[in-house]
Amino acid sequence: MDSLQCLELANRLFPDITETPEDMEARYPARNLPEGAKVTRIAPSPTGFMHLGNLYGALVDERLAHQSGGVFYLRIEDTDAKRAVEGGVRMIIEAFRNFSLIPDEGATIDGEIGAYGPYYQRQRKEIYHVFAKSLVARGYAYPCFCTEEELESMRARQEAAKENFGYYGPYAVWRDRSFEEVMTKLDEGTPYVVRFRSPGDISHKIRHTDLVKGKLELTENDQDLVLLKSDGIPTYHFAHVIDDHLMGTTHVVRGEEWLPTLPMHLQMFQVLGFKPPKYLHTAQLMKIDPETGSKRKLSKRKDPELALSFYRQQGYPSASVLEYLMTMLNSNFEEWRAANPAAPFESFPFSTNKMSASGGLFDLEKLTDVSKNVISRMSAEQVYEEVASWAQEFDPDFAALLTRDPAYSKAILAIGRGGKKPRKDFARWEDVKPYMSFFFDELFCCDRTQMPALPEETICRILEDYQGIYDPADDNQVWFDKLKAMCGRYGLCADMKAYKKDPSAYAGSVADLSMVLRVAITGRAQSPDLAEVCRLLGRERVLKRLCR
RNA sequence: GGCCCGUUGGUCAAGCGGCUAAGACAUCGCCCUUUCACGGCGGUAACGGGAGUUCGAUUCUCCCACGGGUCACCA
Repeated sequence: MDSLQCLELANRLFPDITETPEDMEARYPARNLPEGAKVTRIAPSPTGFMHLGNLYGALVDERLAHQSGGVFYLRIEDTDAKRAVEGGVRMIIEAFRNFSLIPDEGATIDGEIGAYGPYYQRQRKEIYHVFAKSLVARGYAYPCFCTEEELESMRARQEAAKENFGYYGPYAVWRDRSFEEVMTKLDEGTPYVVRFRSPGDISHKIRHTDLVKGKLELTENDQDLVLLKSDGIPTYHFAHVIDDHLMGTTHVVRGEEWLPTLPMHLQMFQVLGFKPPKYLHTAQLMKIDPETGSKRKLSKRKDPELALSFYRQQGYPSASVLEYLMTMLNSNFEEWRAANPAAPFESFPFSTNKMSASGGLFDLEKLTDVSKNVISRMSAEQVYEEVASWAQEFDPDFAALLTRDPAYSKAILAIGRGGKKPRKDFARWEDVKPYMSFFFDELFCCDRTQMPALPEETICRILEDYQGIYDPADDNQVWFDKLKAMCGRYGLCADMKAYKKDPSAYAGSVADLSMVLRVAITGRAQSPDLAEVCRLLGRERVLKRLCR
């Protein structure tokens, strides 16, 4: 096919396209951003729930852009009609919003913002066609009339012959057909896709430096990949190259599963005369497969527990998830956090060259630890607000109790909070209810089996005696001194050190005495500081519980 | 099968030619302590294997093994 025929073919394929690549360049001028500002994007497809992996990448995108004074935008990759899910876009936006990852530009709940739209790929069809037409005209693309069946049997033959799979070389059956033959097919109305005419050769290697993986030596691409599907919608590969060029993306963050197609993309950037963005191919988040016991990539289908909604349901604060992800991203984050406990998350100097090239295993226990620390830094007020809003959605009964007397709830949550050695009782908002249940008569229930091994009679006497001397006005020291003073009456030892030296000399210790009261009042063997608990419960309720 | 990426303790990880190979989580022990937490101190525990380069390799090169990814008109 000579150049004239290519031009004619281009016009035949895209009769309605009158604009040129130059027109597109003019419509999407380079961004006017300060030196070093990075432009990043999240480009999910609306195929269902958002995954931890999506958040992982998005966090990198967001930090890179906002740390450099650049732009972080959202593009919707809705080119796959078959997998699209109703309300998918809304889910995406809300999921990211829950983690305070707010795009500066792109698709929003109602419409879109920004000058580089449309941000939905289906709405950019004409733009892709402009470039596709140009490629056809230049001989860099051509129609292919193979049916899916033909492609399948080709693949089967390749497998049998142990050859490389795909559409290339002798298998690129429509690559070098005559102009007449192609036109005849077109006249017949045969469906077709538009393929890239790859100038590559697999005996050539290309060098590329990835910001995460480092120096790479890759095999050149020789596959004539599909640019436009038979419905005229682009494949990811083509859309990626066109969009990220036009929208001015400077840094593409994506999972390493894209590494094999990188040569393909680089090649297209070159043929189109675009400057390629910098790439960050992030390591996959892994998990141990419970069935096989081996590490494997997190999968949307197999691991619903890693959907972002899972964390919300259990009540992991979004800040916890973010901080955990950041410890995976930049391992020096923990150190930084320890040195700057009160600093806002955004002030951490995130760096791409600290990112690990190997895959990380998602570790729920580590998340738990990070989360406990995050929550321990919150004020009682903050914890209250967060728990209340979580409970509103996931445990309405508890929410009702919590909000009945906000001051009371906050006072409970304030126990042991703040100071040098804060309690770390909660990793998730789910943990709060069991922790504070005995403060509410509706939830209180006494587990007598937790009582220390003292004679029943002694227990009764302790409870009775304590009623007589209990005074809510006592401070912790006075309160405890009173307990010690009681010990002698039951043959208990008031001095723990002495008791430990010779336990057999006593019936028990002040620890046992405290435990009797604790179990009676809180219903269990563990609780925050008993004196404070009593103060909050109030004299009347304390006495009532002692009577049982 | 081709191509590509990866491999430091149970987990996440520092390391970027010379170190008694950090730290965190988990785990175990001790201390503090009226319980639980918190906190403090300490312990167990690692460079996948083999060649080579080098005075010297966890670090560089090659081979192998293992793990992972990918080869769609899905992204």
